[in-house]
Formats: sequence, structure tokens, C-alpha cells
Amino acid sequence: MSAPFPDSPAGRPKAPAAPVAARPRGRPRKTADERDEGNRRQLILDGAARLFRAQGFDAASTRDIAAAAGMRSGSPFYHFESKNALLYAVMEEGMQRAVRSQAQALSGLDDTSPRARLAILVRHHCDILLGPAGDFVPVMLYEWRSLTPAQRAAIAQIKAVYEAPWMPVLQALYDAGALRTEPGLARLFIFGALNWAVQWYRPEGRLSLDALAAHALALFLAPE
Amino acid sequence: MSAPFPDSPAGRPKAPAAPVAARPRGRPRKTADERDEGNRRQLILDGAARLFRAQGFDAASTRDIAAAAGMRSGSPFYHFESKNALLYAVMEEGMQRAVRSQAQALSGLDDTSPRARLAILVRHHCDILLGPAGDFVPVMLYEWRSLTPAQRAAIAQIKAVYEAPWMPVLQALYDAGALRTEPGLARLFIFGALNWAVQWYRPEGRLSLDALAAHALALFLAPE
DNA sequence: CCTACCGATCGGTAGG
DNA sequence: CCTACCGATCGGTAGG
Repeated sequence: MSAPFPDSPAGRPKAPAAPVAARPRGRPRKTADERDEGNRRQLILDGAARLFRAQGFDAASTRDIAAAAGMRSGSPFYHFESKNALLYAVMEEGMQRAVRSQAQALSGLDDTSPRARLAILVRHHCDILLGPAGDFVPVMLYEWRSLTPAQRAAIAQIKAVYEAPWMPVLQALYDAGALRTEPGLARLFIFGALNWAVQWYRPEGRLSLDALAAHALALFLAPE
Repeated sequence: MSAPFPDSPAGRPKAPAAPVAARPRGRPRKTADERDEGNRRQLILDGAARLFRAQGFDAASTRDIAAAAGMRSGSPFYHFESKNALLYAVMEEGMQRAVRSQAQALSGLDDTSPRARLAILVRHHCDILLGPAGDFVPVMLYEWRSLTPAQRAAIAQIKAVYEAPWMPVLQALYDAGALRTEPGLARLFIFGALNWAVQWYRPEGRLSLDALAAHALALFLAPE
């Protein structure tokens, strides 16, 4: 739970001495520090997403997040104004990636049947929630109450973009009699069923994401 | 967020002087304090359930919970060993009430059709989650990670009792072709769809719990 | 990005 | 159940 070493100098591990090399010729190789510089912010975001998801926003300390990124306790505040701004950044990045990958999953499939399109949406949603990079969106789902009203409004806008492609698909299935609940409520129920899997799905178990998505689809849709 | 008055004596409101009445004849009327004595623990539980749900376990302070029960900051610890024990007590009470009321809702309906029994289970579940007394079980659903492993095991036992009546009903519907996903997964999806309503359902809105339950049922089950 | 630190808040307790 | 308090931890910051 605590940083691997205290704030006091006694506990600080010595930084490895930088090798005093002769100045190299040609294009200067970046030192490890320079190469990482652009990634530091991302390291903080990744650690924050993981810890916010595992422990919750309030229980995850900025000290632990700093340690997860290989930094000392005060350093995250060089990259983010506050712990709250860090939470917002995690959610924003998660939703923007979700919107982009969803658009990519749907691209070129305008002529596909509503049923096939819903299958793609559900399968992609499972990936976002439960796939290998899936800490960011669960944080958005389960730490919503820690956002300020202004932050909520901003994230809600991205969420609306994410949800938009679902509605015409559900409407078409409803009109065709394959879905037996009005699209608005159906979307809430379907999202609920899938979002809840964050609580129980274990990637190392027997159930693949393909199978999970297929079973969910079978539950909601009348057989062809 | 903070108690209405600080711990220091300066901020303490004077307790209303107890009226010095002549000793009443007949059965002694209980004073307000005596009448409340058995309810103090319950007052703490109610306040804790409300605050744990609204703010989360970590964000809700024991000071605020004490204030919600009309007490000073240290007093909850006279009734509960720790904040964590209070969380456990909230969840335990919520689940025990849910088990009891579910059994009551099903009593005398052994001969009813599986479809009607599922309707009763779903409708009752909505009541537990979203009804007027519905803070305890949402706390159980969304603050699970703040329990110790031993506490999780204990709550999981009550959960198992609650879930038990669902399985034969889902199995019968699956066997009859009315449910198109195996009962184990179907139960997880259905619980997810309903549990997620904690996040979006507003009792003051247009949607009644009856309608909510009916729409959910229509989504999961093939038409009769 | 680190050092060294601060004020605030929190869970919890001894004693009555 | 209240009083008065403690130690620990936390988010955050000035200065380099």
C-alpha cells in the first residue's frame, strides 16, 4: 500500500551513476531518461488506471501511483494538477480509445445486417471492458461519483459518442421483432449485463470473450 | 462532509435540559433517551448505508456517519469495533432482509409456472435494489472490495442463499426453450442488467418498478 | 522530477 | 455515549 521508500533521504535508493561516456559521434543516442521523458505521463496514467480499478479512487494513494510509475511521491503533481485531474485523464483516455476502436470495428460495415452489427458492438464492448488493456473504462464505470459535475459533463459527451452507433441498430432489431424491449431501455439493460462482467469475469478462466459475447447476444435476441 | 460541530467543547451545542417533572404515576413513560436506546445501533446502520452508498466506503467518514445518527465522532465505535465492521454489518443486514423478503414473495407459489416465478424474482429484486429501503444491498454490490477475505466469504454464503431459488427457475425456462442462454451465465447477465439500474434508475422518474421489471423480463424471455 | 515539508483529515481510543 | 486526544496517512507545494 505504501511507497517502497519513505520521503526522507535515508530511505532513498541511490540512482545508478550515469556512465561518463565520450561524446558519441553521429546522431546522439538518447539516454534512458530522455527516451522515457515522453512516456512518464503515460506511465502515471497506466498505474493510476490499474490502482484506481483495483482499490478505488479514494483508497489508491498518489504515493502508490507514483511508485507504480517509478517516481517519488510528489512527482505526479508535475504532470497533473491534482489527483482528481488524474482520475479525469484516465477516464478521458479510456473513453477516447473506446470511441476510436469502436469506429474502427464498424468501419466498412455499413451494409451489414443489424444483427451482425450488434454482434460486433457487443464483442468490441467486451474487449474494452475485459480485454488486456481494460482498466481505463472500468474506472470510468465505477468511479463516476468521484468526478466533479463539470468533469461528468465532459465525459458524458464522449460516452454519448460511444453509445450513438448502438441506437439505430437496436431500433432496427426492435422494429424487426428480434428485440422485445424498446431500444432505450434495452441499451441500458444490455450495457448493464456486460458492464457487470467487470465484477466476475476472469480472463484466465474457461470462458473466452468470444463465447461471452455470443452468449449475451443469444440472451437478448430472438433466434434468427 | 464534516460533523456539524467540532470535537472541542467550544463548538458543542448545549443538550436541552431534561424537564424536571414530578414522578409520573402508573407505568413510567420512557424518556426520549430510553426510547431511542435500542435504536441507536440501527440509526448508525441506516446512516452508514446511506453514506456508504452515496460516497463510497472510503470517502464516507465515521464522523459523518455519527452525525447522521445524531452522535459525536467517537460514538459509533461504542457500537461497532471498526469502520470495517460497520460496513460488514450493513451488508449482512441488507442481504438477510433480502433473503427473508424473497422467501416471503415466493411462499405458497410452488405450483406456479417458471415464467411467473421468474417474474416474481425479478420484481422483488428491483424492489430490493431500487425500492425505498434500498441502500443496503447496493452497498453490498459496489463496496465488495473493501471487505476482508473472511468477510467476503461470510457475505457470499448469504448471497448463495439468495441466488439459490433462481437456478431451478432458469433451468426450467432453459429446458423449455424460453431462455436461450445456459442458466449459470444467464443469471449473471440478468443480475448485471438489474444491478446496473442502481446507477441510472431514478424513483422520481416516469418508469415504475413494475414497468422496469416487466421490460427486463421481456428482454430475456422468448414470448409465450 | 526530487527533497523536504505542511495542514487537514481520518480511524480509533482511554477515561469517565 | 461524550470528551479530548493521538498517530498515521494523505493530497499537495515551494524550491531547487
